[in-house]
Amino acid sequence: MKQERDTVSKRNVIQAAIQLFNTKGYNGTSVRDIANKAGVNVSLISYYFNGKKGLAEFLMTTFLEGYVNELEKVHKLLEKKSAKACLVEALQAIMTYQHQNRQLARFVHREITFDSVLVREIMTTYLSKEKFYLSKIFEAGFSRKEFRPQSIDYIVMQLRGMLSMPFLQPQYILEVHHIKPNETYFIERYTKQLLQWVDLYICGDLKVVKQKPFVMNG
Amino acid sequence: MKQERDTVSKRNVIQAAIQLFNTKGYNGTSVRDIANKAGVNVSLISYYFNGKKGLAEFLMTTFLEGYVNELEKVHKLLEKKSAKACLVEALQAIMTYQHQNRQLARFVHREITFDSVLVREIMTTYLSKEKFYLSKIFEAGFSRKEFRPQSIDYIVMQLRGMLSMPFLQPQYILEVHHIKPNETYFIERYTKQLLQWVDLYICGDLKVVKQKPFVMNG
Amino acid sequence: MKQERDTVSKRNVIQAAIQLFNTKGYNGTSVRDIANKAGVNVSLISYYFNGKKGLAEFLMTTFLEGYVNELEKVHKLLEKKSAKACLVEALQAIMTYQHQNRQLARFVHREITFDSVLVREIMTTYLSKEKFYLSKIFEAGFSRKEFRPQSIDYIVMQLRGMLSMPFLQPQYILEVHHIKPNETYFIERYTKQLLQWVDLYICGDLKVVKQKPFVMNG
Amino acid sequence: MKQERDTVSKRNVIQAAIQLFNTKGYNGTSVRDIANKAGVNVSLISYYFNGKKGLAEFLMTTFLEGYVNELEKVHKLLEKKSAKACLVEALQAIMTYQHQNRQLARFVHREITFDSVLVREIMTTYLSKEKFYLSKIFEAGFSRKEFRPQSIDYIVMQLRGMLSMPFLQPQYILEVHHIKPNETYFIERYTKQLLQWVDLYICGDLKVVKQKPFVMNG
DNA sequence: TATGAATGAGGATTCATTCAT
DNA sequence: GATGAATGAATCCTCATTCAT
Repeated sequence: MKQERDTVSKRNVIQAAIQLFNTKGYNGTSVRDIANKAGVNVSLISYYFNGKKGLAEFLMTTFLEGYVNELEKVHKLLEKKSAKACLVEALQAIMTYQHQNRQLARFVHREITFDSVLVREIMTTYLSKEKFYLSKIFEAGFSRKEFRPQSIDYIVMQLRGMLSMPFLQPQYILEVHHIKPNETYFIERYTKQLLQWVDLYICGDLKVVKQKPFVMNG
Repeated sequence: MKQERDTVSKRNVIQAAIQLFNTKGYNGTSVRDIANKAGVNVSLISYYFNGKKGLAEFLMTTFLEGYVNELEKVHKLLEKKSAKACLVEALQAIMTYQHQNRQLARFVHREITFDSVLVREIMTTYLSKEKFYLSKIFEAGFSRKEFRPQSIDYIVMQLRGMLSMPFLQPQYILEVHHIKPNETYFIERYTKQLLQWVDLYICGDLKVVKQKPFVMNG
Repeated sequence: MKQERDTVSKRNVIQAAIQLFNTKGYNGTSVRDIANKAGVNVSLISYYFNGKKGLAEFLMTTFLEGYVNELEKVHKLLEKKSAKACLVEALQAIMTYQHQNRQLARFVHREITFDSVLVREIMTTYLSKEKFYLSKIFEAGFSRKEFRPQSIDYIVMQLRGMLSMPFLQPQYILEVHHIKPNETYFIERYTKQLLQWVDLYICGDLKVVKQKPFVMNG
Repeated sequence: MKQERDTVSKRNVIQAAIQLFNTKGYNGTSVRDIANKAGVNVSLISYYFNGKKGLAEFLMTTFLEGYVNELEKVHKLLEKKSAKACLVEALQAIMTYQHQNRQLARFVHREITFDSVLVREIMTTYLSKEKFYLSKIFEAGFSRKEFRPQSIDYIVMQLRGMLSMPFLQPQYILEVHHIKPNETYFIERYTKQLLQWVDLYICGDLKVVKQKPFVMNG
């Protein structure tokens, strides 16, 4: 029952941790930083989350569970909708979810680039599911002749690079391209780009590509 | 002349640092770790590089200078070759360079996702150049009617996501897709994918796309 | 309220620091030395005082606040008593205060001979007050015709040299003069000397010097 | 013969050490600081002076030998001149010598306030001599009825406080009294003050004090 | 003389965690 | 739930010195 209780302090800790992990990373953030930002006693972090590591794990799994949950929901639509419609919906769902959890997203995507047992576990638990659901969509697209045939693995990798980029490198977008990565407009515009990619790259080169390109928000 | 000296110890430190920064990140690596791995006295790190931070900066700038240098070389070809040929060559050069400096690449790409003054400096110094050279190629492609018109900023972002992905997330590739990301084959295959992207997404939708797709190494 | 807490450990740290700073100076004393002498964990020093520097500042300002406070009290008597009586009382108060805080006195007097921003701040904060209160006494002495006219600046300097000497150079007194500088007798005797100086040097050469010389403790 | 050689490097080291020891003290100065300031290789300091400690000892003894030498010269005049004249000359000689070696003076006076074996040695070697020569002058003054009878120990202490003060606390003089302690004028003026002290305090209270006060430089 | 690489000890500080309250 | 004192390990860095050249 313990972890069900949701006090103000606990919420504050979570918020503070998200922000600090986001900008400074797990190793760059101290529990005292978090406690101070949360206006809370240091030892509470151990009390609530079983230490700094526990806190980070909690945040990562929370984020990733929501993430794969989005994919799962889309996956269920495969029976009713076209593969392309599902893929489009998947991309939109992922982008929206990540946008809503921007800070966590950056933290998780970055932390996943380390070599550690925790990361390995996350890989086999969550990212395998991600690959599974995406694969299902692509497989449907191939068998229904909606998608241009190609390697699922490589297309998923490429997609993953594109999907994580805006959340992993917001400062790059801001400093180099002078675009505000947190604004809804940016996400919509970037998503539109992805949908064009679906049109031209995933479905492209097929005679049947006669459906007019999908455009988010009209 | 002083800082040009290149002793065995210094080289060992560099190698050890690259490996450790690669897997554990800057904050996750201690100078003791590095010194031990290099078989060298801890204080030599400060002696050579002005501290851990100096070492990291040295590695990052070394990598990035090589990186933008590759792009600069390709950029010079714009006068002789087609924009598409240049873009293809740029992607190949970047992938090859990163592959040859895999460990540094992961370190730099990851470290760039933090918020810090150093990162900001790197942004304005190196990544702006990256954007500049890529922009020149795209602009040429647009004006020569080789590329499908679109926003340079967004296409560069998308491209950057795809280019950094294999080096930033090798463990993902290995654990989830069961592909060895360090093998030359993988890089060639992934690059091939990128060139298809050039064909279909960058040049696509143009009637004139009659040149058969470029395939690396035959 | 937080910094008002006064635990045993904190008191022990303060005592140990006073003794070590006294004999070995700030730079000559390590936090480990202090912690060991205090029987306390090293990190507590940073915990309580924000590091070694903070500890030193705390000690210095504590001492100096008491110091100027003594002078302020005497300064208030100027309305009721003669300037000479006040000067005498000031010297006695300063000598007594320093005697009671011998170890701190040596530390502070010594540390003040360095060039640093901290020292400059102390100068403008505390020693300016010292000069101010002493000046007021001397000015009163001059206008009331009690003191032989002379430069206040130079007399204050000379006085400062005499007042700090016994605390700054106890080992000199012990080794060269074979007098124990910590004994009350020494301070009384030295103070008596100072009062004679007041008689002969400050008030001297005036026809009106008919009050018989003040003698401490009878 | 080694220490007789006087290369440019060695002189540079000495000058750099004097300046740094003066402002930052022995413990606050690193051999690398000295070497850098001297524009010389670090290891030369060990080579020349047998380490940092040797360098400091060299500087201190050099200064103190000159110091007691000044006193010795005055002491020899006791046979020809009056005690008061000798005392006056002694004070002037000490002040002049210290002024000419201001930076060393501050360093030595400060370093002498520590508890260490080196300091103890210096006490018994040099400061005992100082006391000896001063005592001889005072004894002469007493027996010749020139000086008001009093304790030699205490008067020497008081004198020492006054003599060291301007060199030990130059920053105090500058910051609090806004007088430049390095200017010749200051030393002359301060010395004048000391001579008045001789007049009024040492010789004072004697009917015979009819010689008009000595004034340096006219 | 002079150099600079290299060392090992020690510097202060920060860290995550624990524990009694 | 919440506090803050306390700990011990680990952080990075600086130190004076040595040594082969």
